[in-house]
Amino acid sequence: MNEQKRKALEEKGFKVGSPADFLEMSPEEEAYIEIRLEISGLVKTQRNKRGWTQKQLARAIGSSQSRIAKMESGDPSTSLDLMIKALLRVGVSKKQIGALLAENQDLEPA
Amino acid sequence: MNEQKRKALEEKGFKVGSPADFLEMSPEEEAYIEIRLEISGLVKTQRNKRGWTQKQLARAIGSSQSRIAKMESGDPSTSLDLMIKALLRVGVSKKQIGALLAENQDLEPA
DNA sequence: CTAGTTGATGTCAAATTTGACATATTAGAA
DNA sequence: TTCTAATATGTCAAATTTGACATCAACTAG
Repeated sequence: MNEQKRKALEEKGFKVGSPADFLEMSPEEEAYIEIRLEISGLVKTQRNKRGWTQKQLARAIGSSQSRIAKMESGDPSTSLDLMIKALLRVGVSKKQIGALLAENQDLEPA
Repeated sequence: MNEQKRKALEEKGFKVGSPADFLEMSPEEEAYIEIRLEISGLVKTQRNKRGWTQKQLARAIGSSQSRIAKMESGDPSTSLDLMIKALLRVGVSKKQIGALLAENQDLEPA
């Protein structure tokens, strides 16, 4: 993991690595961040593909525009649970979510 | 009956396979519960496959035995975030997690 | 039988996540 | 430019999740 990425994550509030060696992240920590960022990015791309605004998606899941914005920016103050709810609401299936995690490729257009 | 209790009962109702519990649920709500339960179940099976106790897993992710128990029982008071952390810690890869969601099949033994 | 291990369940204060709101920034059109 | 919609950012009280702890049942070994 490079320094720039670490700073980006830490500035967003993620706790990265041990106090002694902040450059190192365990594979589990790294994978966890990766999963969150992939899900987060998928929300943004699929929402846009649908032509929905953040405001619309927010209303559809009983949330707020600012929360969606944070979610799509990878902000750690948003849970995976809420991200999954948003993804499903925007039309991405459980199967498609799995496909994204299994292989790092984009989904077909809706 | 409070909200948390109600959700707990609904999740466990699904677990034992009562179709009536789904009659008032949207497909998205259903898929969301399904995802949680699948992840939850995977934690339990993979932990056992490694021969880990709940206590061991708890220490490995800085949690507690009771939290792991709740997690594996599908209790809604445990987040997907914590479940994913547990899964990764017990040796399941991001790719494997995706595979589980994409298709409903068991993983290879470790 | 007793003692020890494992897991389940309930409680609770602390920590985190939440929607809501204000406001700033950006993008695009008139 | 000005106007407006869309998005980003910061704050905060309320709601939810958290680890810790106590306790219980089931089980096994001694």
